[in-house]
Amino acid sequence: MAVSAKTSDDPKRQRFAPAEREQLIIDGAIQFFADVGFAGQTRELAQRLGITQPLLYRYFPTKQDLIEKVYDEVFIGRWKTAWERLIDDRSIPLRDRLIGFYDAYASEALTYEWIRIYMFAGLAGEDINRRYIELLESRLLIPICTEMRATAGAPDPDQVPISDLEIEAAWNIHAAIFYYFVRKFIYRSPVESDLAAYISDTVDRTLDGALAVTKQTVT
Amino acid sequence: MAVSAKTSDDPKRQRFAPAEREQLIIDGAIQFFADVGFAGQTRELAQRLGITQPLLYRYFPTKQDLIEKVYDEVFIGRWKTAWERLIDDRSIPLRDRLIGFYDAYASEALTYEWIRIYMFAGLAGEDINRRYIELLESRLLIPICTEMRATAGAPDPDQVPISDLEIEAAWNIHAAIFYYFVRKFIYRSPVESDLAAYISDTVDRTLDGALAVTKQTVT
DNA sequence: TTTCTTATTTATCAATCGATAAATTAAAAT
DNA sequence: ATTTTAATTTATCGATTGATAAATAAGAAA
Repeated sequence: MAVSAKTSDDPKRQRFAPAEREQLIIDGAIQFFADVGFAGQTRELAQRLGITQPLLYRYFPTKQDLIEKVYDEVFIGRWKTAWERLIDDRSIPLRDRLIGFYDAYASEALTYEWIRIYMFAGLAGEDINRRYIELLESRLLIPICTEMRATAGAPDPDQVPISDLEIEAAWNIHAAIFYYFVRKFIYRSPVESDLAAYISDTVDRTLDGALAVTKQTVT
Repeated sequence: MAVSAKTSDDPKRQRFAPAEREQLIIDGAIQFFADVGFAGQTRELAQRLGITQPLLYRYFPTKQDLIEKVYDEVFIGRWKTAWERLIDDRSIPLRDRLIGFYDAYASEALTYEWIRIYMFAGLAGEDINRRYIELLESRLLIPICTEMRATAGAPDPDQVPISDLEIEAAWNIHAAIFYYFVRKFIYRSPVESDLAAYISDTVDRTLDGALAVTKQTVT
């Protein structure tokens, strides 16, 4: 046997520019907290990052400050306004717009980290979730309801306001997509492997029911 | 001012029979862990119960043992076989059977404690969730698919096995109900207040789409 | 090469947390 | 009334955890 006193994984201390190191920590924290939750220890996070635990406190005054940064990055940072334009594009059938949106939304937003951090935050009583739901209702569900009105030949929301029942119908579509990822990333239960097929099938199954509500509400 | 040395809430030490005390602890633990998660401290739980922390260890060797008991009580203990008979009763229209089932399931199973403990357990990587999902598929979703076959005049599962697509369609119904309670108890977001109306509307919206899958699959 | 800045580590504190042992006391047994 | 049992509390341990202060060293500046 040769050298090796300890299983040292400290080949040479590496220095980063503060902005770069901060980003490395945030990215690592997203992964880490998604895995173990916000009760995870700062020492274990530091170990994953290949740094020592006190270094975290050079960049974030408290653990809670780091958690806030994780929220910002994951929830605020991932919403794309391009998605909203997709929903409004009446040159495409509504069904196809919804499928296009959910394809994009699933691959860019509903990731492993997103779903789990979102659920951890909700259980911890953070208001991030309520705020996100408000965003979702105003930027996604109400536009969908508006487009369903147009598709169904029903009055514009300017004339007849969108009802709670119509919003709930739109939630049903969203819930069906969302729950797929809850099963996959939280329960780690086997799910349909062809995501694109699942999304288009689910939109087909749920859209007609929602459209029926639209027609029924405004008569 | 009069006496009162400390804010003592220890008017007189009260003794319970072991079985009774054990049940008090389990019930308190369900409430407590539902509120704060399994990272909650045993001292805080004891305080809520009006007992001292070491007394918990007289009844449960470790915190994990107490958690297991909570799982048993909440998940195993709340499933009613009567629900299964309800789904199979072909003297009633399938729509009404589903509404009846979800009325009962929502009020008896999908409570604040159930939803939150279920999600905490899932995030913690417990296999309780996977096992529960297996129970749900075999005891609820496959029977629902079977009844949809009968309703749609399609072949019995004995002749043409239930497809994954049909199961996914049944999941859509379930997801729509389940997500309502996630919004209510996890995000604490305002939801439709009339639960019975929500359930019947949701079944109406989602059942037709699922039935369309049934008809389509077996042609 | 030498100096200087500061990113990073080492060492450590104080509070928290699960768990154990011994002392106390409410209530049943005698 | 006295004794006995055991449910409950008091006291405490050892490990963990977020956070701080001082020492170290990588890399830029001179």
